Amino acid sequence: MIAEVIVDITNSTVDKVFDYVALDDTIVGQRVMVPFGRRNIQGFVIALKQFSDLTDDKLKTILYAIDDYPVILPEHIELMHFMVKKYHLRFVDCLRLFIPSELRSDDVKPLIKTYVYVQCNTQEYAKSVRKNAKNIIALCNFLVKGERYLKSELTKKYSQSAVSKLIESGILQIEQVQQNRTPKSYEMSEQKHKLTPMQKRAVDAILNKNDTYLLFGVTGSGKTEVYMSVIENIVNSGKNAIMLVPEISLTPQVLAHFRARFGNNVAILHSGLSVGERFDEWRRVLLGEARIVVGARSAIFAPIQNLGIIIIDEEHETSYISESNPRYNTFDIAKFRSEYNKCSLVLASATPDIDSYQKAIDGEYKLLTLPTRINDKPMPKIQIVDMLSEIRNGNTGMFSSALLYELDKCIKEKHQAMFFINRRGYSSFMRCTNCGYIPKCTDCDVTLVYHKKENKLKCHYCGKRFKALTICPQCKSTAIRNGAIGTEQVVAQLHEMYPQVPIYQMDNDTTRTKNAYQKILSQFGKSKPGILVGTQMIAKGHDFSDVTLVGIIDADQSLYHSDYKSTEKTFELITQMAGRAGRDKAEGKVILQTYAPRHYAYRFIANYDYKSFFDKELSIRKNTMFPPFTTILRLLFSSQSEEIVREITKLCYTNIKHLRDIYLDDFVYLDAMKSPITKIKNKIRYQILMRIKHEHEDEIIQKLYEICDKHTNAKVSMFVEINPQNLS
DNA sequence: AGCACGCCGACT
DNA sequence: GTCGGCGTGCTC
Repeated sequence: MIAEVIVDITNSTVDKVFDYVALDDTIVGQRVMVPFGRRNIQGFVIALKQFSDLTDDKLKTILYAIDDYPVILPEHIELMHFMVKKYHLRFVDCLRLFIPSELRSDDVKPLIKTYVYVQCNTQEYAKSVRKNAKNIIALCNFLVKGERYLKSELTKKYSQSAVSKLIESGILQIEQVQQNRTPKSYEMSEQKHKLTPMQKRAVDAILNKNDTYLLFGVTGSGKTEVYMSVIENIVNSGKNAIMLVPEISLTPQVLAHFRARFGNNVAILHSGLSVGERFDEWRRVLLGEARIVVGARSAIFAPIQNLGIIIIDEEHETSYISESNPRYNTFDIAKFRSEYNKCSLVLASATPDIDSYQKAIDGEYKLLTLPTRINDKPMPKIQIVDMLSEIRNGNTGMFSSALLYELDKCIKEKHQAMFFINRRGYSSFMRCTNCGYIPKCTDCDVTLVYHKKENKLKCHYCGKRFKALTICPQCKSTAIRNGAIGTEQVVAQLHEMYPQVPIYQMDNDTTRTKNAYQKILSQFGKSKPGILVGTQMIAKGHDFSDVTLVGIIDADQSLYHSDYKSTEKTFELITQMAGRAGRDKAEGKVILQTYAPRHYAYRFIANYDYKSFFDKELSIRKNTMFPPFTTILRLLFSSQSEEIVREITKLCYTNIKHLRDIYLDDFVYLDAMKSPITKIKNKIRYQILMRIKHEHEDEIIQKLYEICDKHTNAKVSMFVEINPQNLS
């Protein structure tokens, strides 16, 4: 037999199928060691066949199998081919996504725990040792016949030598057990709620017919209970489930809920796990020990067989789109897997992506709605405050009088408040007010971000740090100022106003360390009164029952981003933020501060009117020919040498222009230019941007790939982005 | 990715 | 004379 092997090297020139003579027991999906050039390399068997096109003298033989079981499922090999074709990816990059990285690096070993157990009377033995052997005597007194102990715990308490002495003397017997490292979660008793008629209808619909569903449910409408009920039914019918949530909302509480309901049937997959935990959870899924996978984006690749349902919670979240290395869209993968397994796919959100809602209207997805909150509590009232009129009335501070009034009331009543700022750091950038100079990164050509705590300027793309500006290098002026409002600034001012009230800051800087995020949330949860100031990350996650005030300090910041999705994102963010207030008995209030109070986004947000917002936004997209009416494509070329990138980009561009002449009606936009970030890690970046209509989309994309393959070379790296989230 | 082959500059 | 620079090419 001949095995088709993909070698485990990330390089375009070797990313192709290599034929090897298979061993007798070689299986598809197995990892094997193969001779490659003059060294040995790891590879993946992706197919077996009878004959090779190559002559025998060219063929080499597989050396040995690395694992005795296949690590890639047949479904995933098909998925790999699908991804390679759709996204112009490398085979290896896909395969690497399917297995935990620790498996490849080979530095993960099964966790072996050593237990010792006692077979005889230890008291007798204690008498036979020297009187001054205190540890041994104490240990003997502690041990009970027939019991089993963890060896490491005994050595910690009674010293290494005492334990080994007892083992040597045959008092203690050793037993080694392989153990799964299971991620910790809280203990929680099962809470099973009776489904409301609305929830029941949704559950029944999903179970009734295999289809793609968009579950549109307002915050607090009990979507989670729908997921649980659906999964329970699926598992009872003998099939398995994947449920995806955004990384940020993958809290221990969510896991606890699932553990309480489904016990060890649940495997958790996300980036916060230790290498050992991740490997063991992955293996439990592969071996069928865990039948429900709960995880972040990459959990869509979990090696689970016989899928009965895929659920994607908060489907509008951009984190479902991979923006680096293997670029993929989780929905495409989910769609592929649901079709392969002939099962339902559920996308759920309180603020669906415009594109998803459009698909639901077109009938491509079946729309299910949960229009009311489960406890029938009204959504908190949103008050729009015009900051320009505040200034006219003499208030030039960052808090409006309405917000100050509500905050005071909230603090006095010992409730909690959340302040939302849409930017990280103290202020975004430094600027010379004399000549307009703005410091940029020398490697990446992006504006540097000023961080007050360290008094440093940082590049958010490469992490390089620079001294804060005091004198303008261009005009020697000392008139340096900071830009917009940041979290730290708000915290500082709040602290001045309420020195006795605990104030917590949550943004990318204060949540660097592993558990900081959870810690801040739990501390805030206990502080009454208390104020939490933060960026987008406070908009999701926890339910705080005592939050009665939500302040949106500068709502416009995300509105005027140079991005066609900025209005949609603003709507999502503020709706979600508003949902944090008044979750329990006390009424909630939202103060939205803006310099554009009449903007349509705010008008619809204030009434929680998603449908009208959708209609308005869609008509704008139609006029401007942006998604969902077109697809944005970006081809990015980069190289050390500007001359070479320019030449290659130009060559591809010329060819694409010829392509456009054939598909004239499909191209809405086409241009080539320097990338907005012209340099990253000393590589010059050029791009070709286009927007194309859907009709011949797949065809055109394949032709684009062909053009690029033909004209790029080893000196330039090229990748393709479909509907990129940002164009930097 | 790695590793060999191959063709031009400054050194024991 | 040769040691070594890294450009180019190949790996079933």
